[in-house]
Amino acid sequence: MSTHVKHLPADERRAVTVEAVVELAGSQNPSEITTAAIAKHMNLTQGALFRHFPTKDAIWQAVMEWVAERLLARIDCAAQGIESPLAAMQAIFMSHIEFVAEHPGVPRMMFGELQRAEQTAPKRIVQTLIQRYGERLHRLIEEGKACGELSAALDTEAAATLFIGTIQGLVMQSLLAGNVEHIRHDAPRVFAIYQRGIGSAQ
Amino acid sequence: MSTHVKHLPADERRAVTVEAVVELAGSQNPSEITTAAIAKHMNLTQGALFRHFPTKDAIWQAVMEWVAERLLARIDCAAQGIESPLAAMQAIFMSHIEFVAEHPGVPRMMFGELQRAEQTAPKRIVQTLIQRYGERLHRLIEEGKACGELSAALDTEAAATLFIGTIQGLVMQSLLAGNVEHIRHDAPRVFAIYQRGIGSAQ
DNA sequence: TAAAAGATAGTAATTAGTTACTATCTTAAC
DNA sequence: GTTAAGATAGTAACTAATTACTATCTTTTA
Repeated sequence: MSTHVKHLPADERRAVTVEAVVELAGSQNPSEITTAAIAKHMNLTQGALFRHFPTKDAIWQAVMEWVAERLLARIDCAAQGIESPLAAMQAIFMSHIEFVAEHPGVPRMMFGELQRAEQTAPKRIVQTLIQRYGERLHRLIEEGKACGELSAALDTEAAATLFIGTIQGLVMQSLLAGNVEHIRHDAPRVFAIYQRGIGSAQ
Repeated sequence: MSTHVKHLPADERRAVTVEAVVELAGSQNPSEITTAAIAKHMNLTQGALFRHFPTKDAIWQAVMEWVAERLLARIDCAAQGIESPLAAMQAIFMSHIEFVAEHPGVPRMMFGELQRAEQTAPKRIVQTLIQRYGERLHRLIEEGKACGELSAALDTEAAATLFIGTIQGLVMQSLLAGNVEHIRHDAPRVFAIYQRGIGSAQ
């Protein structure tokens, strides 16, 4: 039927708003997304947004909470039940890439928030997200070194930094090409080099 | 002496403007840099800027030309006279990192321009810059494979993408820590892993 | 169970503040 | 003393946020 829904419950409206922002960030600079643009994208008047969010920054906060929740859930799910630390890292990598391919705006929003000079709520959420992500990587890398899968001489911190960088490099490449689909194709090839860099055997 | 200079020749004023933008980008989101902020940072009135640039986008164009010119010159200079392709790559990497440490706004501006939806002049300059950068990497990687320094089975494109990503990862880390100085310390450690990933021997 | 009353969600218009850009007057330098 | 460079004081368009009012659900009560 799809009755022309206009009145949505507050929590649903907030969810729709977050989705709208994530979608818009996929095709433009996040810091240039206006409340008018958000409202238009979800067929709502601009003022109505402020029935559900006190400020624009509160919208960004909700968006980054959405990102943090989903991304961590994804990578945790991907790694679950995998014995080998290296295989778990690969699974995390691929699920992260899949997430980015589905939502190309995500890395842009995260980078944008980190760039902010002031310490805002959404920025803090991103910092916490990456910190938690790093903890998981550290744990896996140490496990990998312990079980002999990874080089015993490996610099754990550097390896975690490069893991994130590997993804950032792919994002950069997709921005250059103007094509997000390629990222799925390139990801395994780039990870192969990373794996060789951290692995114990040639 | 440093006499209180107010009236500058047009070309000098343009150069000072570019420097002001580069500096500002080191401490805030590039897309939030206003013409008023640029003018204030160089002790000038906002309107006076438009004596030297027809539009704000023309300022960005000049800035990205400055970046492209300096960065390419730096890495070319760094690689000059180095026989070994792998050593040349390392020299390029370190000089790029040094450039970023001196001008933390540079990677932010480049990422910001690439994010633009429309095809603007400054965006095109960045695309050309990265393309040329990629060409140099491709050449070195192929040379490295030919002379046996790099793994013969290496995926050249993936290796170039990861090279850029390695730098991006370090930039991300410096944004997180809010400290650009660490990047000089972390860079060799991260490059060591990259080198192991592309090298021929263990 | 039907109507009244209240709560919730949305509209349209308006606000103060900001932005890039411009017109006009003033000053400094060769 | 002419002219390039800067100051001053605008403009129109846009931005986040607010307001008075309206539509639509939900609950209470006779």
